[in-house]
Amino acid sequence: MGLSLDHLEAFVTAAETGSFSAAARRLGKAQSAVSTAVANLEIDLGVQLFERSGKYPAITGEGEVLLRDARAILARCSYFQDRAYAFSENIDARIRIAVDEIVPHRALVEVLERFGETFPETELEILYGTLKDIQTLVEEDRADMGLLIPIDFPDKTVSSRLVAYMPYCPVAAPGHPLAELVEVTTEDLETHREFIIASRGGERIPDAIIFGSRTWMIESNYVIRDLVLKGMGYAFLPRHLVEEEIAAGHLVRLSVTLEQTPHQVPVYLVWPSAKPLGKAGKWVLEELAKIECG
Amino acid sequence: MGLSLDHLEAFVTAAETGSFSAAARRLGKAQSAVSTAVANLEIDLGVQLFERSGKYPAITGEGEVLLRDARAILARCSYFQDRAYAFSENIDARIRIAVDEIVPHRALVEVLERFGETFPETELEILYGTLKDIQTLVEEDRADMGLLIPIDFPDKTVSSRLVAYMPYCPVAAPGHPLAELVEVTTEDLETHREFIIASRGGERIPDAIIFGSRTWMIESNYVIRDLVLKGMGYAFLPRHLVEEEIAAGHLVRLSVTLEQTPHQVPVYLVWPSAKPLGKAGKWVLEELAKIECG
DNA sequence: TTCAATCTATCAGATAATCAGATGGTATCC
DNA sequence: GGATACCATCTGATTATCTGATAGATTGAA
Repeated sequence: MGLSLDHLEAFVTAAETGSFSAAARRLGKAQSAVSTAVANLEIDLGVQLFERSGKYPAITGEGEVLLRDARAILARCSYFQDRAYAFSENIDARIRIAVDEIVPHRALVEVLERFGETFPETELEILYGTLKDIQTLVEEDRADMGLLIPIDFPDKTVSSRLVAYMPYCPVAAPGHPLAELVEVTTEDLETHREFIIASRGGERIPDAIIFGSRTWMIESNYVIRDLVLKGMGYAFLPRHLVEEEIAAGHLVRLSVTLEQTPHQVPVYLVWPSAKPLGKAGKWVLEELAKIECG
Repeated sequence: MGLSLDHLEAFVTAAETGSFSAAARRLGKAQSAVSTAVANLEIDLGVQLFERSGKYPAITGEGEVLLRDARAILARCSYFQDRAYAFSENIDARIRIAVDEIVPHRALVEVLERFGETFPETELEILYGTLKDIQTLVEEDRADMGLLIPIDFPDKTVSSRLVAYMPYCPVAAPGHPLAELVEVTTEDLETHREFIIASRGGERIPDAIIFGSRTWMIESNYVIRDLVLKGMGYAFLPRHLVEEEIAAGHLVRLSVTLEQTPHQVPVYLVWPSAKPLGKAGKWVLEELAKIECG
């Protein structure tokens, strides 16, 4: 490399204090050390950084430009060391969270916001999807934790905790025949197309709310919402995904009377039991567990 | 500082090659040097960068994150050295060019574009203004060269060279009385307000084209253009500043028949005679001298 | 002008970091 | 099981850096 960070530090400090002696005092070194360090840097670079005619060294034009670069290098080094220190304090280098679409953004974003402030050194990866896909990410160690609707827990390698019940809501477009009815019965539902959320392998929500005929399986709640908006059928969707649309009059909430099905789907926080988490991971786990669990 | 660039280089190279021995070969050092460098870096940081269970060291999660930072640091160092090398080759650290508004952007931008490619290490400062202000910048060594309309050259400390004659053009807004005339005489001009370009000290263009009564002195050609667009008077403006407006019908070119005044203003390239310029400065000087000088 | 204070460059000796080379232990592949 | 290539560690040599001392230069005050 041939370049030394100590040389750069001497250079920057000398430029900032305006004298080699003062720089030496600030750095806790001898004056000769700073003097020779700067001189050697100049030799290495082949550039005169200071004009030494007067009592105090005066930075040259080239020196001024290089000073900015040198500062940038030292700043990055400082950042590098901060991050390393965080890691040495058992703060995770990276947290990967798998999140089902069903989880409201607002609650998640609020946690992530505080996370960024609390653990600025930790990288964050948010994986987004539906149902089984999300669970698989955790099972295959492609995510450190997940907020999801559990399909099945084949083994005890993952721990889990109930976080919330997401309220579901039957909706249709204003022009849809079901939207015209004051009271919708299960018989009415059976005569129309229902969109069901399902993941790639065909897995559905346990006790899925299925009444309709000619059901379509769609992998994304958002796609389902768009299809419903187009009047192509009805669906049970997470309430937070349709609230605005209902308020705006683009969707109509169906007044369905259901005895057996509770219009709710449980969301669990899951994580591998064995995997040791650092401080950041534990923090996220705790905060996510608090989400809207009432 | 406590951090060493050689350590970082060993770390990055080891991560890239996948082995300490290979890294040593690439760096031209002994294997033990790389091995201890990485080990010492790990001790300094308090973070394990590689997992050493197998034959080849495997980078850890923390190592991967820190690797990106380390690469960024080395890249900046490399950039720093490139720039220093450029300076050592007598390429200027910074070029400051003072440009009169009268100079067409297109011609200037074309030169600056090639400048950026040819001298990526050199900083560029473009100072923009009118008339005497621009000349003063060169005289007071706040600019290395200028493209300007010379007002006076009090001494021989600056060299100069005629670059181009900028064609001027009398214009008024479509609704203005002068715009209605098929042929405009100097007598017609005298009865209306004229906007004159002038700098802070009151200096005008030599042999300024002044006919109008109630002349307003404005420091910016752009402000003058806006005033003319509002129909508040007429002005002689650099052709390139009004071409588009004329084509769009927002301004009308006045058909003035002038005997004595040539509708043209000379633009000079000026620079301090004494000041030694580096390669970048000489290059810019040569290229600017070529601008539209026919 | 002279003097004291403070700056810089440079030298010598001591100290610390780094290096190459050798050695032994271990993983991988044939 | 043997050959190969890898890594960690040790040792002595080399190199870089530091401190402290010294001499010359600049500045500002007496």
